[in-house]
Amino acid sequence: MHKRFNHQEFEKKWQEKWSETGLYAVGARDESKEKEYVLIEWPYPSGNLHIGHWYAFAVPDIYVRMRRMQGKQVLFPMGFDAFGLPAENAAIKNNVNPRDWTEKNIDHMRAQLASMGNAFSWNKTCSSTDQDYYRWTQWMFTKFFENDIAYRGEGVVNWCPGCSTVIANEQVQADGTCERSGDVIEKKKMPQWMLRITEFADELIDDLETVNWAENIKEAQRNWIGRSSGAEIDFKLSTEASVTVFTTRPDTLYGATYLVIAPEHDLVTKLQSKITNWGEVAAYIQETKQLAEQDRLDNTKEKTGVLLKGVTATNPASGEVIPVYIANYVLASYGTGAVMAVPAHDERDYAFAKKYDLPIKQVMVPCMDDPDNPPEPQYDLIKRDTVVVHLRDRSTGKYALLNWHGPQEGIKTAIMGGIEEGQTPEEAALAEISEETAIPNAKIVKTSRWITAAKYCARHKATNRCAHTYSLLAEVEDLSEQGDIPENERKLHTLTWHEASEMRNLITPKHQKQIWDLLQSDEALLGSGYVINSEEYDEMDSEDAKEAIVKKVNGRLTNTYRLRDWSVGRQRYWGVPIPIVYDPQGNAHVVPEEHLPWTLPEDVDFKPTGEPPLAKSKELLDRTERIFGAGWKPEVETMDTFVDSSWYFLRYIDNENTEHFSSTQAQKDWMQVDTYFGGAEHTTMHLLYSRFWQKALKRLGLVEHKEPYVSRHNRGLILGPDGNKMSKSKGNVIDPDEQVALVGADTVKMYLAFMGPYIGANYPWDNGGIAGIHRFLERVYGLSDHVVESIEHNETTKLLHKTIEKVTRDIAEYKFNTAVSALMIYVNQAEKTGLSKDSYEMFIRLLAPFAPHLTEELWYSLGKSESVHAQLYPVSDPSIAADEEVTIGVQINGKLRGEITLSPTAPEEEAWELIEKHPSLSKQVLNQEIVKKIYVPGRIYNIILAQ
RNA sequence: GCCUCGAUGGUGGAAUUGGUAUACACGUACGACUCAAAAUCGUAUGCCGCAAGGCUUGAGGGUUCGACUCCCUCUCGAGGCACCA
Repeated sequence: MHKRFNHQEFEKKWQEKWSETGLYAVGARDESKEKEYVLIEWPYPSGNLHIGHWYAFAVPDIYVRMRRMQGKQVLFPMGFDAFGLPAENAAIKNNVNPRDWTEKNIDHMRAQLASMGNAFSWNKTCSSTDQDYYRWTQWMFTKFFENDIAYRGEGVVNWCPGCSTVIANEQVQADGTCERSGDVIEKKKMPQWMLRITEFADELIDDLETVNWAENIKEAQRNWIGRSSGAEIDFKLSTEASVTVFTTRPDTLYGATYLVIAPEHDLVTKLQSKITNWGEVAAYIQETKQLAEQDRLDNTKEKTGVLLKGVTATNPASGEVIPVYIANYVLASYGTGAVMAVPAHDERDYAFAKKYDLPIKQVMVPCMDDPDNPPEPQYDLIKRDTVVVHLRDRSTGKYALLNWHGPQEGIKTAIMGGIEEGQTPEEAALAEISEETAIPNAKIVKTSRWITAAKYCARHKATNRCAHTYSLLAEVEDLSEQGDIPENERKLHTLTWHEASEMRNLITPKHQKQIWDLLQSDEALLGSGYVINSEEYDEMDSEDAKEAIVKKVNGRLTNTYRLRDWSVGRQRYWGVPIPIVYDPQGNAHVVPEEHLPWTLPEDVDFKPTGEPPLAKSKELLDRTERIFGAGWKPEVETMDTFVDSSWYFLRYIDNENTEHFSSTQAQKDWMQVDTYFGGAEHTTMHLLYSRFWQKALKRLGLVEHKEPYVSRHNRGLILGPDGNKMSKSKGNVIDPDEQVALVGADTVKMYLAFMGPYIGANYPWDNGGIAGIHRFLERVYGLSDHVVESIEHNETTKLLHKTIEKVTRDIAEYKFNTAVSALMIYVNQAEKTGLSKDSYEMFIRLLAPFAPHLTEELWYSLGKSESVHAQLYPVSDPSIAADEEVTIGVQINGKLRGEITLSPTAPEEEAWELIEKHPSLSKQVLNQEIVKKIYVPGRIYNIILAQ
């Protein structure tokens, strides 16, 4: 019979007790303990906690509780990201003040969070709407303004008619609609408050190497920033003006046979008087505008353009006079908004040139000579994380050597190798091979030729992902293994893929083909081509030619980025007022520190009229004039809410500091964030913005670390029981409050933990599944009935220690599902065999992070006087957990035929004896011709019989 | 189109990272208890087969004594990027 428990009787009781005693409050830094800063994304107080919040908060709580019980000082704060549009919209709708609405929601959500029973460090909380908080948001903005990180820019912005505000590029969806309202975004030119995130683009990419995040999250950040390196080159126009182009291929400058400018480029209108076919041009500009608005995703769209008659340009390298076009395939927003077209070496330029019958001039040849018959790679030699292939160019005798980092990176990391001076190939080869491949007695049978030529691939060097600048390919044999085999029978040891299977990125025929194609393509020329038809640069390697040609024409080597500066102003009410005032001449000045917080005025009608709500505040204007003088005007924009969440982790750690946003000492004590759990939807924007914020503060010497988060983990989504995303319209929403009332917080939390691995995947809610967890906790509640006075069964003790080991390891790896499963297995057995009182107590402690209320109840019912959560986490005794005997499978010709039980360290003879004695196995094995016996102690015995 | 993940029973998932595939849970069936139902307990449960046995990790191939795991090709799904010069 199950022993029922009534969660309502004790969950609330313990929550109150924990709160009263401050069990989870984190005080001053205790240097005797290791610190750990666990961060979860602070919620927007929308009014109601949903099941996704539970998944986001309650499951990491398991991790936090275990770390605390292991003796770490763990900071696990919680707060509210409370500025933003929903409050304002709700306020407009219900005719209330956004502050009241927000505060009411926060109160409600705090109560809901209390019912979760999490071990939050509530004494370290903050909310972005507190004056104590936004005062510092403003202060940082003033520092950024003073140091030219924040600036008043003028630019084309995304105007959302629905929200009556400007929104960031990042908040515009792929279909050109607003992330929040769904309205179609219009481009509008207006003055804008901007943050120079692009100036930090390189750091934002490069410092990813210093953090311990999953590769896919890093890659998303890199893609978002979208760095490409190249050069800016000026082309003189016949009108005396000049136009700057950005190119990644300055080495092909001699091949630039025409120029293309984006239709929306400023220069085009400036040239209006010189353009003789202006009517045609103007019509085309209008046409592309509409096209771009209509469907920006259509890349099968034909490349069209219009010649600017009356205007020509001069190729600064060759001196040739070339035509100038505007064309839809060039975007004003990327690079300089103008390109030099090299149709011989660029796909799009080529298509365009063909269409308009423009000259195509080849200025580069690949170092390979026979595209239809790619040579076999000579040999492949596998290094750690690196595969090397080389191909020979028969015409020049050069070798191209490629360090291959797997499919995604390899294609871009063509690299030429060189030889160190004073080294013979054989010497270097031996060193390389024995170092990199761990073949101790390698002997060179045949070496490839060494590669001279280019030092690096520019793109490759820019990302700095490869440490190897030279390499050798060789066929080697392993003398230590094959010493006894006659020479003519020796198998050459070429490091087969199988042997290197622990290395993930291996070269394959497909990759070889890709490399070949790469070498044939324009891209390949970056690393391995040489220049022709380029006067004094002929025969020069393209890498060298890049620098030389840029220098000749006074170009600038530079990077360009997809990322654009962060536009932070919003024409909205419910946000942090931008702490800027304008003097009568219209110059911007920061609001000095003594006037911060520059409070959000209360006397404002915030209904949207297109005019910023703060412009209607008499109080704000009066305040400005009173402090700064007559004729001064306040800035009336508020900040994007992504600003608020860009530094909250710094405020948590020193939330009561009135002198500083976060003291150096607090940062020394707690930064960086060790573990940051969050949703995949914040992989690009929030993570990038907050990393930028930290870097900007670091540049001003205000923080210690250049990166805020050591590790980041994206959790998945909880779907409705029907497998769809939960939504009211689908009627598949699971209300956590209802579930808690029904089965209790412990059950809900443990069920969420049990659904699957925490990192990555999405799981549908299953009402049957949660019932199973509830049954399990009821059995735990009744487990005390199985406590025996006599000595406990050995196997049960052993299982407990194995369980401790597994649970501890799994929690540390966020595999809460298998940890729960291990706990279940233990209870199943303990119920059958009984368990000792000591084991029972250990188990309660082991379970405590998963079911904090129930275990607390059980713990105190044992007569304890101190919380179970203040106890040490049980530690497994390896000598008890170790198996004296294991059952292993016996395979014959690879098929499982039986089992034997023996010590995991038993010698092979012992295992063989057991097989000989085995009733069915012996029949199959004895009197057969045995080719080979493979015995892996503790794992498997495989016998190969002659066929 | 490119990039990044994925695909294991009726369902969620597990598999010591190359060593007995399907742990744990749900669901289902049968049995016990009950007048009955629920709850609970017990047994069974990948597929085919009475059985012996055979088959099985999206499909096909490869490496290996041995592959869910490594390699290749293909199919499907999720997410990201996209006229980026």
